[in-house]
Amino acid sequence: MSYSTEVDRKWQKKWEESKLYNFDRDKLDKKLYCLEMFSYPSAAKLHVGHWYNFGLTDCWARMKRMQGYNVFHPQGFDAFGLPAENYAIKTGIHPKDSTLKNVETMEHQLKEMGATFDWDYEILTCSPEYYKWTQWLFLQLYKNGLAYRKNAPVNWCPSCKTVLANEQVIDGSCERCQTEVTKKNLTQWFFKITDYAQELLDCLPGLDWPEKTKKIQTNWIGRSEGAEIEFKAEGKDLSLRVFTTRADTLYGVTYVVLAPENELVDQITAPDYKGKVEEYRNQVKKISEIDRLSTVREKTGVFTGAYAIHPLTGEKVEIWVADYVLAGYGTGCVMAVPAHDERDFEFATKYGLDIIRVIKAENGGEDALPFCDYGVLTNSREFDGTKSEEARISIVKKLEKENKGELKVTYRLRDWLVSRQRYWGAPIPVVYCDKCGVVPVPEAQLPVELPYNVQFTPDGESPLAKCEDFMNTTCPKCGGHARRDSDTLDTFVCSSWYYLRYPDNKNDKEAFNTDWINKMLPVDKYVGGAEHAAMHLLYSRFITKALRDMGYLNFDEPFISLVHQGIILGSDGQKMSKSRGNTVLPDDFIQKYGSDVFRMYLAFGFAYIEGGPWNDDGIKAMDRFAGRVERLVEKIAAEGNESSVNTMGSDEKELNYIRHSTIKSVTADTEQFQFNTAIARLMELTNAIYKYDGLETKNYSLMSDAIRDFLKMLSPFAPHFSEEMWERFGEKTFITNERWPEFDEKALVRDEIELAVQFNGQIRFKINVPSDADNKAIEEIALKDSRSQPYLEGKSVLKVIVVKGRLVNIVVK
RNA sequence: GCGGGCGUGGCGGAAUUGGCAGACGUGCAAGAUUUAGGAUCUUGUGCCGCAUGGCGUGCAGGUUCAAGUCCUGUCGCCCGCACCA
Repeated sequence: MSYSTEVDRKWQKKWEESKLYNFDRDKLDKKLYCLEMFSYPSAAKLHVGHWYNFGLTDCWARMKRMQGYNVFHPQGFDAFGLPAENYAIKTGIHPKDSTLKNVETMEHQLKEMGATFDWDYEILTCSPEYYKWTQWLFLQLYKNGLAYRKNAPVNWCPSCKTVLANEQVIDGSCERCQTEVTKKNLTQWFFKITDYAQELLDCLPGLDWPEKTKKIQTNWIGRSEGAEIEFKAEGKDLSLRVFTTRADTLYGVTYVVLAPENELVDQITAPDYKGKVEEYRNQVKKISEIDRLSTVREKTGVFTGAYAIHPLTGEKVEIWVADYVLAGYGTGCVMAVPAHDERDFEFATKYGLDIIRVIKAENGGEDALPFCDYGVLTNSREFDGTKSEEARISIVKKLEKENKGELKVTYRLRDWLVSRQRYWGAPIPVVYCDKCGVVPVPEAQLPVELPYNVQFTPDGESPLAKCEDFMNTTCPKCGGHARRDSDTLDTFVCSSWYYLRYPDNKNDKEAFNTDWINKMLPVDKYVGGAEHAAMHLLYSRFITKALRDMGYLNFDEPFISLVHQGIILGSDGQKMSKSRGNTVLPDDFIQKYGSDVFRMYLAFGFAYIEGGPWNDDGIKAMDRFAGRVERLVEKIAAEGNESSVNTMGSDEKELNYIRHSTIKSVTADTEQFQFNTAIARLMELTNAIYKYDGLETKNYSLMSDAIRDFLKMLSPFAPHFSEEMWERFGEKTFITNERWPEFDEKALVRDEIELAVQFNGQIRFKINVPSDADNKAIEEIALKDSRSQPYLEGKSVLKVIVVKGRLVNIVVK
């Protein structure tokens, strides 16, 4: 039987019957938790991206397995979420029904992949057995002050008809549908991720993660060291606190600015100015978020008629309201130093406000205003002549003594908004009692089940709000009437802890058993798309740390080592999409070539972390390679031992050299997810065996050993096919259970090695030297070679550089 | 605007981190086999040149015995951040 999907099925069946991929719960000393970001069953089928992620990570997992690791490799589905609900609005098919159907299809496809998944540990986030514990997680955060409710202007996607977390807003647009996001004032649930801002930052350097991803998280957390300084409002018992990183410019403050949304605006605005200020605030409200954040838009603002007292000079400075100050960052209030800040300079110039220089360039350098670099202070009383770096601290120290300021660290990171005005998610386990207020649902009453019969009218109100059966309940505290929360949890909450549930997915007493989870985690290798850098990966780290502090687990980070796969593009080099018509359907190719050929093409055709354009010819090439292997195995298996020798001549040594150097590089490459070069080396070994097989006299036992090693190394990339070849070669075991070959250092030493001979850095010819020749001997061989003579004639040798195993460079003049 | 990454044959992509550029594969060409096509096998294939040879890793310089790799400048593409005080 030549390789096809029939072979795939044959081995999938045998593997399943022998429970080959079941995780051994007793051998934890060599446990290895290998995880891919679980899939979202929105589209009915697996796409190439899933294959690229899951199939190739499985190559790595398989090698590890053969190296003796007890690999824990689970699969599951991130099954709540918007697309299923939007689909329901469009078609009338209930999210639960469409989701469960998609999951079934995808499970089937994942099984065809022939991966080492242990399906006993499967999880489905939309099942009550799972979201019961998502709700439990919410309650623990609530109990520990990490979940709270507040009214705030939040991001609203008019198309998805729900609020979004900051992380889900990309350039002012919805991460999912690209619709421009607006602001809405709503009372919503937040998780206090900001409590962990510093630790989330501090642990990054210790993680084996792509530097780019760590950078994204660093930027997102946005730590900024500065000071908070108090400006008293003139004639009022009120003070404005500003955050600044440039306290050294304090003497240059000529006005103070409040964000239009700042609550203090009402309190400080002088009566005569109220009308104008109100008008301005309304005007600002109409500006879209995208325009508001644009740096090219001209700044606008209005004077409040009020004055602030400069904390050091006691002078009066005007208080303005302006749209270039953001309400959500720092204190929503800024001290303006137009001489040394571009934004303040632009604003002050436009409105004719004072500009006072307080910083000069060091050593009389160029310092035209606005001069925003550090320098030396001037016009700053006793601080004149001090350097900015020192003054930004010492000025705050002075303020501190008078209780007018302090050093302060601010983060850009905001708390995580987790309420969603949507149906298809985990209900928030909280009720609102007329008498008792906000009451968490007791853990014994979980899960708060998501009702099935609900109307999906996309009108911006949570669908659950219209479901009276669900909404009306009794207060767990007083037994009186209460209403449930009509919102559901952001699906990122479900995915922020799923890696903790996998190892203990059947536990109905607790979310997970602490002792067990402490043995099984952290995840040793996590593989998934780079787009989750500031969302899922940040949330998961936060949840892990929060649960650690509550005593539910004892490790600091969920994912020790992270890899991002690249993106497979359409053959036109564009992102795959239905509208472009350039999508590649894995099923079609698998049907035609078999799942292993598909997997091998994905492994060979791209640098894993880069991805790249799909190419139909590439998969044909892998099909050819499989055929080449098959013919070779067939031929040598049929040939048997006749006319075999046992000697190790130069041909045998050469074959053995390639065999062992292949083991060395395939092992190293696969370890580092460099699957393309691993397969290239396997092709070279195939070519070498073919070449050796063409000889008259052969060492059969050496050749068949080489084939066996080859097949073992091939098996992570072509699991079904390799089993078939293994069997065809007369073996009775599963190749999947074989030990990964190890290279023999001695076989890597050749009798003779080839060196390039250079004259002044230019290669002229090659020489063969005994591999144990020392530098002196090599130099002599090179210089005495007849081909060297033309380059030596009439010249003197200045220097000879010998690079072992590489080249000889003769410098002549 | 700021920060980071990348730029290598017709194409996908390699290059033990400063040491023979172009591994492996595709494509192309010639040949063998075949009734033919396909498949398979062999050989060649960075560019220029009949050739000795010369030129080659976006471009221009530099360091070095030696540079795809390091440094400076520059162009192009991609990514992240962006009124964060």
